[in-house]
Amino acid sequence: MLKHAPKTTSVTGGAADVPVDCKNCGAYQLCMSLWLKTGDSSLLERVVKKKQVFKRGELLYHMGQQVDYMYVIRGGSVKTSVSTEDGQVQVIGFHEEGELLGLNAIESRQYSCEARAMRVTSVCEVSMERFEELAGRDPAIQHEVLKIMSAEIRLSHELLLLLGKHNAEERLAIFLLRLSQQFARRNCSPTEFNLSMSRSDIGNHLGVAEETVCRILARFQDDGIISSECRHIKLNDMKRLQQIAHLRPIEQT
Amino acid sequence: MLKHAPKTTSVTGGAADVPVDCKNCGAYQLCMSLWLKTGDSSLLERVVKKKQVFKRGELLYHMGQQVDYMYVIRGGSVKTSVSTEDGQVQVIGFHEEGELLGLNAIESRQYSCEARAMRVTSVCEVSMERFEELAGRDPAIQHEVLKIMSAEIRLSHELLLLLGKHNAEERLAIFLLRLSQQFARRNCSPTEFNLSMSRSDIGNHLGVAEETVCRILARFQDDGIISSECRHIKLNDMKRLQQIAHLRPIEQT
DNA sequence: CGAGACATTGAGTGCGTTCAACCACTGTGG
DNA sequence: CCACAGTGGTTGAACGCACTCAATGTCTCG
Repeated sequence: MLKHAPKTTSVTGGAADVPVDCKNCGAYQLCMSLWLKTGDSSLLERVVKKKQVFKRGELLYHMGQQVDYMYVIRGGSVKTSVSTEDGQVQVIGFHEEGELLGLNAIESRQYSCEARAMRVTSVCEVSMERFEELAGRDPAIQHEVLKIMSAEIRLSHELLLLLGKHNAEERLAIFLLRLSQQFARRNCSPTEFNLSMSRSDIGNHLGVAEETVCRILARFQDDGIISSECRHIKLNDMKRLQQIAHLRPIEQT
Repeated sequence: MLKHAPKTTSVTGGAADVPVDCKNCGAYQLCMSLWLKTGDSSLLERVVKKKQVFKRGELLYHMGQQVDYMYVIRGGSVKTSVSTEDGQVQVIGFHEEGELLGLNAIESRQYSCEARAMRVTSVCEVSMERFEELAGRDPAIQHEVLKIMSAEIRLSHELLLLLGKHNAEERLAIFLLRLSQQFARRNCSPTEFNLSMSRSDIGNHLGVAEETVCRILARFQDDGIISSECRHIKLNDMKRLQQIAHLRPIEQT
């Protein structure tokens, strides 16, 4: 029952050493607008330095570090987090292939959070300096930046609502449903997938103890709502999961 | 001991009907860059429709509403919040004179949160349409927008850390210290001020019950750390407050 | 004056925590 | 090859923080 999954690359996870198709990349529009505006195909090469690889546990960047690059995840998984002076850490997001990191602090010139690879992860490093030169001249790129930052704010707000107004069970249900949507968006199965993050990371992200994550997942499994074996998750009853996620726990505001 | 403060306008709070000096406005740079670039003083008048007034409890805008205006607070207090479909509300920020609201959703064309006046509040309404026309031509304005959105993201991250990793006592201490800084920035006393929000709003914002807010403030008062009479707060011992706020409650990550 | 919002305080409870032990599996070094 | 330490996951027991429920007081507003 407690068999740990072998370390071979999972089917749904996507191998880190297989470069993703640019057309399916989350930054495709951004990259193409660089390309098309200039008509100079070598420009993309100069701005985008490809194939930087980070091993499991390595930092892409840390809080306060000067912003030199932004990163597009080609394959792998990254978690972002903020921390207090005394070392408390809050995981604010999990990121998979196609996502763009490092733009949320574009104004302050310092990364406002840290990013760490959860497994072997390959990225496109994009020179921030060059990028900003282009962005200054091209409103379309500016607009892409706004789009990304808006999305970041929206996500933060969702997480705030989760941390402030939901109990542990609801948090887990919401988390699973969001993961499901995320996988669906990447054309993976929305009901069966492999988690790229540990129980500890999930607990930290959701503001509950690691043990509580285990217990609640076990309860969901006992109730037949999900099947969970280590990092392999199968959602059997989306409807009940949604009920748990949305049911008001306290009636009044 | 439970005397409620009379409803006369407080000294530190600033009367809502007295327009703030534009030079001290948080959006001064933004407004001036509109002004100076064009050299047309009537332009500002056309973009900024002045002196819209909202009464206590009135909505400036709600979630999902189409973005037509952004708002600069001239005087008064506003709370912003997000909510779930089933009516759960999470207050994400309190805003005073000089602050700019409504830019966090510039990309999606829909406000991503709601804004509600906590007392009589006068604002400058800024036409979003006109504003974007100008922003499209002027990189300096674009940069101001990025600056504001970056600040929004930074604030969200701070609140996430607070909700995810601190107990009720720490939350209150952190909240009071942040308020203190905020007042200092507006050239008001950092150790004695009037709260513009209710205990209920504070509790909601910090993710604790209203009663817990009362109890902890009472405890702080018993310990001589603060003096609290209704909405009038005096910080007597900033050092101990900072100890409470930063002291690690759990040692390991 | 009564209704309602806001604030305070007490009593009791429960959810999620901490502490602890244990299992399964991985990687390293003798 | 096996022993060992280390990581990640699971489960049980007990505690305590913050919650809910309830009552009461103070002030505002219509």
